[in-house]
Amino acid sequence: MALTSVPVATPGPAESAMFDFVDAYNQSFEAAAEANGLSLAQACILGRVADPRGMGELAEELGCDASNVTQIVTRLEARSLVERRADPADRRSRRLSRTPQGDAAVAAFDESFAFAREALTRLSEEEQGQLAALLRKALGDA
Amino acid sequence: MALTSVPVATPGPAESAMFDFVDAYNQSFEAAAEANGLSLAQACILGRVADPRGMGELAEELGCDASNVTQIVTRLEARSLVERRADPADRRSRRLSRTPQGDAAVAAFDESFAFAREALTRLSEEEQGQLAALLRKALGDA
DNA sequence: TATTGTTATACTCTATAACTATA
DNA sequence: TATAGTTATAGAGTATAACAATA
Repeated sequence: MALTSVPVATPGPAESAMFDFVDAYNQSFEAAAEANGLSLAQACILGRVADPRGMGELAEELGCDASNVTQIVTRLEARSLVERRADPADRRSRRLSRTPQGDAAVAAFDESFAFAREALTRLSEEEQGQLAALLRKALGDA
Repeated sequence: MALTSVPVATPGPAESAMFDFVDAYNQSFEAAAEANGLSLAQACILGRVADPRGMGELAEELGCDASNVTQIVTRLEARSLVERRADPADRRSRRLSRTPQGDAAVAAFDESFAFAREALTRLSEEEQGQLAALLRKALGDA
């Protein structure tokens, strides 16, 4: 259920393109996760622990409850994709990091994530620059 | 957990803009659903029954199992946002449609979906046309 | 007393398999 | 026999509340 578009009654061409683009991204992300035996939530967390992170820090970044992260990490750890290690500076805290198997899973995911690999290759260097500028402006970034 | 980005080790400016754009869209969609007491899946289905639809047709479009749709629709129907009606042409089939309350919920959702409303307003007419063309090209559409 | 993280619980999403009613 | 949809079931995501350990 990665499809989130069609929220507007009568979309114009720019809106339709935007919805279709986001849908294609989301569908490809979900397919890449499934192809590698990961749920969406597992793929999200696995992709964010390239460097060791605290659990609560992750929960805040993902906008979900800490207890949620605990459960997903427990499943990832049971499959030896991540590991919890004590933080010597604060014994309440635990740092989450990927195992070598976790690194391999992320590499396989990236390989499956066709949209991220291919979408920009259809544009010239100049067009990529134009697209980036337009997206940033639409986002309201400086 | 709408955040799906950061799949590439060293993203360039165009990739970063693309990821950030999709993230902003997904986060806004999720926030709009939550603000109106809807789950993501409920919002997806509710948004797709502007006209009566068959259940299996919806499942195929959403890329999920028919039994999944049955359950989500059961919850939407319990809240009087949609209704199932018999199809006179084929008594096995049931057409799903929104109630007036469902229409109101969709209107409230659209109002909350800030990103879809605001992103394009930051671009001129000409820029919107450029963006649509670039997104279509990146998608590989004709 | 405040903070980090876990556990217990309940509800939702999701798919598979078995089923009912109709074609 | 095939199709539309449901029911039963099990695993995963999600948040709230209560808790343990540490600061």
